[in-house]
Amino acid sequence: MPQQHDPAAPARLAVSTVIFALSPDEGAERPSLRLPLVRRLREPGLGRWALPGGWLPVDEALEGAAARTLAETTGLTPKYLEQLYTFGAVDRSPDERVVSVVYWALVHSDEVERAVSDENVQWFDEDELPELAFDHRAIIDYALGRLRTKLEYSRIAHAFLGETFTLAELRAVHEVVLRKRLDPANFRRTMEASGTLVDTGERLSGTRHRPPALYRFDTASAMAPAPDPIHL
Amino acid sequence: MPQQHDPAAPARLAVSTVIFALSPDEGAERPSLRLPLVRRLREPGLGRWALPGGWLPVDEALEGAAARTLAETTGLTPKYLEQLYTFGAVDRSPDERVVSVVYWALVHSDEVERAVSDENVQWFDEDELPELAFDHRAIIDYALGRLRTKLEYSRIAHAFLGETFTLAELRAVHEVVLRKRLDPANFRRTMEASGTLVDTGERLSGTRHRPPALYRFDTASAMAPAPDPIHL
DNA sequence: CCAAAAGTGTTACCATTACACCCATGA
DNA sequence: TCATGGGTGTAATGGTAACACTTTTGG
Repeated sequence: MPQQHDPAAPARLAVSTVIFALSPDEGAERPSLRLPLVRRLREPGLGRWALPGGWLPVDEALEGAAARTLAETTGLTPKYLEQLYTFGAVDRSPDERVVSVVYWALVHSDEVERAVSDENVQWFDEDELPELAFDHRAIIDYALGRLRTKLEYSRIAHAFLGETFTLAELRAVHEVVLRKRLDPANFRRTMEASGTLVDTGERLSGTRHRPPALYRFDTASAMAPAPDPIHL
Repeated sequence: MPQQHDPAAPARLAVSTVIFALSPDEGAERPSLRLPLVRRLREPGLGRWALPGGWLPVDEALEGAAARTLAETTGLTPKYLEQLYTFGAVDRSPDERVVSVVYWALVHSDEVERAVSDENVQWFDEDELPELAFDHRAIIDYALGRLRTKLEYSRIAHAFLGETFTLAELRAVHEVVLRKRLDPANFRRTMEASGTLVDTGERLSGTRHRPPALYRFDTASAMAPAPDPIHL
């Protein structure tokens, strides 16, 4: 008898994570936004792709559970991890009431190559997602929206990059995430005005044109506004 | 043995709501931001004030549970209800692991007088909060931050007001929530430019000065951007 | 007529945009 | 020397802020 819940049984609590990374740009291609999914090995939704996650252990913090399942499935450590939303519609999973606290994470491109990828864990392009289990497709879409919104008023783009980076690399992150071209001149000025960039004095050579300056993320100014959720 | 969790017992799921309203401005005083709290009638935290809420029934939607407990404790129907954050630190409640999905709600001033208020349910001024149970003080502070942020890029101020309102009333909402004075001339233009106001053609008489125009919230334009979380 | 708030006009300022142009390097 | 992005200059635009001013009511 599906959609029927045992009134004595409480809702079960799960934690899942939407993980974003940029594909390392092999060749001259534009990098794309990618995310890892795991294949479900049991019912319900057996064989379908789903977000990494699991049941919440009684003695583990929510964010801790998100970070752990992320590490277990992908082998990665996120540079950014934040709670996204809690999904709890009564019928989102058959047979059983499941409430999922969903996090979203950013990992930087260099790490993606090191990431686990086998027949049960695969990275998918943002616009080549397979059919997903439960309501996970809606969750991903919601996370994408949040990523795009937050990129414009926050510094999260840095989480996709390494220690130092050029302005073109930073701009590429914005362009891929926002899905639109940005004026290099204006982008530069906007970033410089934000006060979050530090010129390392070094330059990146090996390009076939003028060597671009390498910047670092200003960790001091990063702490200033603290617009993020508290993590209890 | 406090702070010790039974590994066999799962975390329990609660839903709570931070409810905001503006005090009806009796006399010439400036209205203030108020919220109802309930007195805890059992341990833990017996006697302390806490957010309205309760355990999540297995067959009730998260938002439904928030709306229900809100109605049960205050007798009010919210004009606005949105998920705030899920709090789940391991030690936020003694003896037992509790994860709380917290919502926040706005109700309009006219209704506050109708609201329940007895020895176990009381409205408190934003800056005269009593000592609270659990981490509820931190939750309220977080909700206040969200309210202030969202007021500036959204239309939620209308949720505090009745069907029609003057620009001065709308401005008063902003001033109380944001805790700062706003230029009446510029506020008017900003609101008119937003395209969310409809002049009803009527005017409010009975004041000791020029009668102000009455406006209505444009419900059509309200639906346009849909920046809100999906409610699964 | 006066007080008080409604409502209008004007100017300055600041961030964003579009786009022209020069610079430095590898090939 | 040329192609290619790096990097600078500049003028137009549009929204916000400050504040002077006019209007309309009740008392």
